Amino acid sequence: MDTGTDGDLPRGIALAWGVAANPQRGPRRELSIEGIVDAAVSIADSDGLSAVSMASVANALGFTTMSLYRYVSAKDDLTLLMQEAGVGLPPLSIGDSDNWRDGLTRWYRAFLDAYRAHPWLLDIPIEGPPSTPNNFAWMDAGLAVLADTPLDPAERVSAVLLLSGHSRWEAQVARFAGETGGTPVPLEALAELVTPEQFPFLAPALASGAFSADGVSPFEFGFLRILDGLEAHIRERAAGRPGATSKPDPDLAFAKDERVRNARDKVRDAEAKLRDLRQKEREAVGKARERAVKLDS
Amino acid sequence: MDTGTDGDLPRGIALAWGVAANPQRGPRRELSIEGIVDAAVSIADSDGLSAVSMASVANALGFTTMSLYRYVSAKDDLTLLMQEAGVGLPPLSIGDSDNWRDGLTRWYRAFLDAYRAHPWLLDIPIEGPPSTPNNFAWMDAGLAVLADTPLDPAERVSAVLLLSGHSRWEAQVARFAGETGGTPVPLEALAELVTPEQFPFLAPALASGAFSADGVSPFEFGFLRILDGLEAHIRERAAGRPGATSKPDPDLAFAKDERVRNARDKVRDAEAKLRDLRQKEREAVGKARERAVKLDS
DNA sequence: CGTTAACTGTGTATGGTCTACACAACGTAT
DNA sequence: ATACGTTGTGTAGACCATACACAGTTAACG
Repeated sequence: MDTGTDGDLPRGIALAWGVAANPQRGPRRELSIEGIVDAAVSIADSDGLSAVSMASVANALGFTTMSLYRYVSAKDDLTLLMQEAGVGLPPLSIGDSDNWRDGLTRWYRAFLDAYRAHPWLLDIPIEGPPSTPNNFAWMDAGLAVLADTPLDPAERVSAVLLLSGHSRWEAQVARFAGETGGTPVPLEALAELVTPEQFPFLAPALASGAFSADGVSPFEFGFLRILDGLEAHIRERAAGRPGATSKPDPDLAFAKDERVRNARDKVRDAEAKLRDLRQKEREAVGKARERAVKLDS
Repeated sequence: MDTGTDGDLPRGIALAWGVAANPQRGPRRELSIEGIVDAAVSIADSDGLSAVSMASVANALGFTTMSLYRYVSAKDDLTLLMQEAGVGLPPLSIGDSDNWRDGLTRWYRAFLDAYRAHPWLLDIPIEGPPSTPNNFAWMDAGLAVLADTPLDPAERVSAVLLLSGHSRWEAQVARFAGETGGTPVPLEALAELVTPEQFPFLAPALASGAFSADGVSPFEFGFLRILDGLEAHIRERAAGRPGATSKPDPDLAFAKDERVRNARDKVRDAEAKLRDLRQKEREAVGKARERAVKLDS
């Protein structure tokens, strides 16, 4: 919440980076952007993104709907900040891997975890590559894994993008696959619709149970193919230009530094605690309002 | 529009398959589901999915909002049918390829084309694997390409799923990358935010221009890696079980049959013509209503 | 043929969404 | 001390999906 320069950034993005211009005069602010986003995330966690409305968020905080607009220029801003809060920071454990295959696997699983923790992330429409700190941190973590690799910068970015896409795809589809594993729609009812005449290749596949998850999950399969493809390319590159490994300035590669880890851990703990406190505060506000309503009536 | 059995399918899906129960009594219907979906698609094509409301669709057809609910149980049904109409059928040219790599490339590009033709497809939230004819036809076409391959059925399905995911991802991200090629947000403004201290790997990549599309597009890269990964796996499978190629009943693999092609082509032409006619009809309705309004006032 | 029951398109109404705008209270800069 | 920007609030408008009651239309059944 620095009183930074607004710049020409969209309001939402400026907020995400903490460089939004802050007011000097006027009454003390009773709300905060963090608190608002936190309440919104909390609602989305329990009741889904559709339950997040300006009214519901304001209500959870015990303020009026319009008060939120003093902090957020439109609901889109709030959504953007929710996304940022929802993805969070990549776990540092990604850096513990000592080969890129393992590293990317950790990265991938961590990304999936984020979607599992906040499924509503998938309901936020994509409006372009998110240019916010946490999202950049994920990209950074992915690039770090590939740092020792003979890929050139653009290829590394492409590789991370590829993986993040597949991760989102898995989360998206798996979300509705349910416990049945395969198609969520009455498979029996479809059986007579999917005739071998109309679907010569799909019908036998359906009959053979290719859609009922027995062995490797379809996404695990895809993920492994992607890794294989990257590996083939990396080998090729390595053969082509053996010493082409262009690492960033080693001085800057301090992500594994223990003090950094500790600092980040502390930050994370503090955040968790804060979140918890805000939750309790909201509950308190809610009960207070209930009592007030009872007294009124 | 057969008077088929409703079954226990969700209304929208039954409609998509043309097996929704049709009424026997009552006044002649003045609208049709096809007409409604067509109008909705037309609106989405020109003004985006957000411009599609029950009111706007009804208005385009010259009827009241509520009349649509005699054909569609909820807006979700309409959205589902729009998706089905939007993806359409895969082009038969996919079958012209004589090796799977080429075939998947055609399949992929065709899928991308569908997204390019109807970008609003990306705005439709995914609510599970779409169990509708056209979507199944795409899966079928993908499986057909892999028919001569030593992959087992589940692996083929996984491969197609993998590709469709990447295709959607590319369409999704590329949609907002705009003509600048890279990040859509002021790159210069971000330059001072993305410090090498905070983003040791991303910052140099940004500076090196890894995000400004020079060479191969990031998605082309990803696509090629996927193909490479599949190729490696296929080779492995081929070595492991040489004769394991399990094709479906060859009698059923008639998709390349010329008569089928012709028939499908005709259907396609007729559809196009119909669409055109409906468009004109709508325009006429619109003008008529304008005139009526003028007369009233 | 007459009656009945189902179905049509319509009009009205409800509860929800986001947000523009005017207001009085407040606090800092001048 | 005054002026001005900012605060949270209340009201209101423009949309949205859709539940429900209505009169007119058609096919099925006796």
